[in-house]
Amino acid sequence: MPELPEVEVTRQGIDEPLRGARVLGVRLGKALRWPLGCGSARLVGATLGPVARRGKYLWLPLAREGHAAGGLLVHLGMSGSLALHPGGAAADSAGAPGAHDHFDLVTDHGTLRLTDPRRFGAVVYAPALDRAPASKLLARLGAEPFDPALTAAKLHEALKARRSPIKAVLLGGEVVVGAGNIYACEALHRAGVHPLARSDRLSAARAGRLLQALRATLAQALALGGSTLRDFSDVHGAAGAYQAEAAVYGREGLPCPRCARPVRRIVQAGRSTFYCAGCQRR
DNA sequence: AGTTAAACCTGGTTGC
DNA sequence: TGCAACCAGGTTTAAC
Repeated sequence: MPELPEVEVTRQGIDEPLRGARVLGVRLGKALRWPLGCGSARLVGATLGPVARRGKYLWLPLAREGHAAGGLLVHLGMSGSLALHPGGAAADSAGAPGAHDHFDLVTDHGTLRLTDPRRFGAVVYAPALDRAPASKLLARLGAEPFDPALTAAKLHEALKARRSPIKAVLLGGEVVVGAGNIYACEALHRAGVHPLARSDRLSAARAGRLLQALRATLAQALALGGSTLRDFSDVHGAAGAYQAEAAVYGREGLPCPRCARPVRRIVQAGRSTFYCAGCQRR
């Protein structure tokens, strides 16, 4: 599922409504990727602060009597989505959990519910963002794509240190976070860069174009509410609309919108890569 | 250091 | 209609 735009859409959907909410209880369904890492006593009675995002992770900070009291690190995996069921103090405003509802955070502002059929997602307690297990999960993450400190020159420099194909580098997230399979393909197409181009062989100009393309792609997806291939929806249950805008992703054999040559599909690192041999050069 | 594969899971689609 | 094979937004770990 969820790449940066979908995670950010989710963050924006829960941030305001949950600000200052008091945790009333926790419901756990089937195990997710990792155990929660704390008992409900650590969560109940705490209040939620502003929801942050790092890469594809959400951070829900908790406080007690005005003091930071750790937080929950949430990842949506491949098929996860969060829904917020408003309901005042009604603890069961979300209704009984369905087969794929694996985590409920019941608060006095409503119930935050994680639905994740494939259970690749995670909800993990950490005493702070820079403490385990959060620190370990975030340790290898690269730059935020919209961080102004990430300049074309900085990106170029980082890309020069990698010899992998550029698609693999984007997907890896150790240079720049946020692009998953859809947006990596789309950003490369927009930039005119071949997915098999070696990272360290991109010129400074092309690195700059790639950064611009990545930002434009992610921003457009964000504006459209993300992509919904099957599972994803925002916190109100609405689907994203970006998938209809995709130039290459999922369009094998269909004409490239720019040059009309058929979109090709190859496999890199076990993932499908879609590209146009006409307008993406090595 | 790189690339690849397998692992974690469920469900939808495709093809025989 | 049934069933097997394959595919899917991510990430971690192990192996060549």
